[in-house]
Amino acid sequence: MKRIAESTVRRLSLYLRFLEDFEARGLDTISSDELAARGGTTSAQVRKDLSFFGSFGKRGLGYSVAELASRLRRILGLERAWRVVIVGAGKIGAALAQYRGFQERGFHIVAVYDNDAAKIGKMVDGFAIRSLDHLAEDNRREAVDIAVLAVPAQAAQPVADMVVASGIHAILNFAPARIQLPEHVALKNVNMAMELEGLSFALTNGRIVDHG
Amino acid sequence: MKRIAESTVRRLSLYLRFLEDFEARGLDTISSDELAARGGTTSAQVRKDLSFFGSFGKRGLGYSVAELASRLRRILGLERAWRVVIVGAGKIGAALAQYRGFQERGFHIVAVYDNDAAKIGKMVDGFAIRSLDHLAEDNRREAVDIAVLAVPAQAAQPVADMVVASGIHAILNFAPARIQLPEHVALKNVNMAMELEGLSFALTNGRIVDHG
DNA sequence: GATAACTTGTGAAGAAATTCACAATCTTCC
DNA sequence: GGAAGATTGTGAATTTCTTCACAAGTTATC
Repeated sequence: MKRIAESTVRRLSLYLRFLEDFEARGLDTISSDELAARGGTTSAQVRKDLSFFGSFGKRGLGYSVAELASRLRRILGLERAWRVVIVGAGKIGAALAQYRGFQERGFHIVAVYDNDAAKIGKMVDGFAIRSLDHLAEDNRREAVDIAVLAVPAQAAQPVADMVVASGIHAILNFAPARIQLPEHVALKNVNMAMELEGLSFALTNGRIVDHG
Repeated sequence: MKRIAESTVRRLSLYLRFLEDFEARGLDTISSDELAARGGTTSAQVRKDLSFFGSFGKRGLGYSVAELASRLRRILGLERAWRVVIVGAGKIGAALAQYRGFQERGFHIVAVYDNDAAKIGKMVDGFAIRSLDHLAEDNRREAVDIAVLAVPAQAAQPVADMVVASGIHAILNFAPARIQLPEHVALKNVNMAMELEGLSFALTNGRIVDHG
């Protein structure tokens, strides 16, 4: 199977959103053209993205909304629930713990960790904050899939190492730092300051950029 | 002047972070190789990225940390402060309003807006929540540069339209929806659910993806 | 001051992603 | 059931992005 570009995966995720929207409105079929218009891309791009995984449409007719949505869910691995822990119970960590959107999309927060002794045991949205030292042990019981890192920049690498050592294979990193990880661990970075700097660049240089 | 790729701008932003780190540690010069190692890229990529804007290094020696940092700040438009409003005073909006990281990097939050009458006047981290209806009027006084959208998906487009109508030229969108904007308005999307789905894909398909 | 050791800046080559363009196929209508 | 109209799936062409490779310039050493 061919290597799939990250940009393709992002778009698949986006298409799925639109399909769910169409589904909710009771539409049965949709063409690559309509999907492209929504996603700000071209119909050829939509068809190419899908073609990496099979052929899901009917020539002359388009795609079945329900079927394509279901296929995309399978491709993206969204047919199962994912178990997520939040590491770092500061402002961002607490906000993420409270955010309902993850749950809705099948990412279930199962615990919140911190390494500040003063915070351990305190409650954040129904979760008693646990000590990071217990992560590996807890993970043996709780089979965590993804760790969300919401720690200061300097702590990012050591905490990421603990996460990996405890057997978790995917990290969503909110810390403004680059993390080095073993090959087999999946990593995504979210960096709001960097996004703002992209806007600063666009405003300063009169160029429009867009992404994600 | 050539069109600059978004990926280039992202990397410049990243290089600047590393340079500030080096600066804090008192280092004077740095090579493209060292910068590349930090950023997970190649030295040729670093030099090419910089070459779009001029030549800042000394052959045989590398780059002056202080000078390159200063040049990058100018390129990214970070020599001035930017005035930011947060639109949407829900969980995410409130967390963003409280987050100190923006302020530190020159993005000053000047107000928080919502269109829920029950919330207007309430305080969020020192900001009295204002009615969205006043955005255009307020902006005439307050010269806002960037609006951060933290509203539900369905509200994203109409609220974005209000933001644009009030004369703001840049939007950082946290809503899980695609927004259509006039050419001259800069847009960046941040979508945490989409990032998680990227990890879900990687975990399901055994592929590692990374970004941003 | 000549030689060795580095490191930049950049055109050219290579790789990757996007778009084009059209044959293949399906539906509808008369 | 044949013709018209629509839309997919996909190689080929194009565009964009990354990497290569090396001349040019700088410093250090003897």
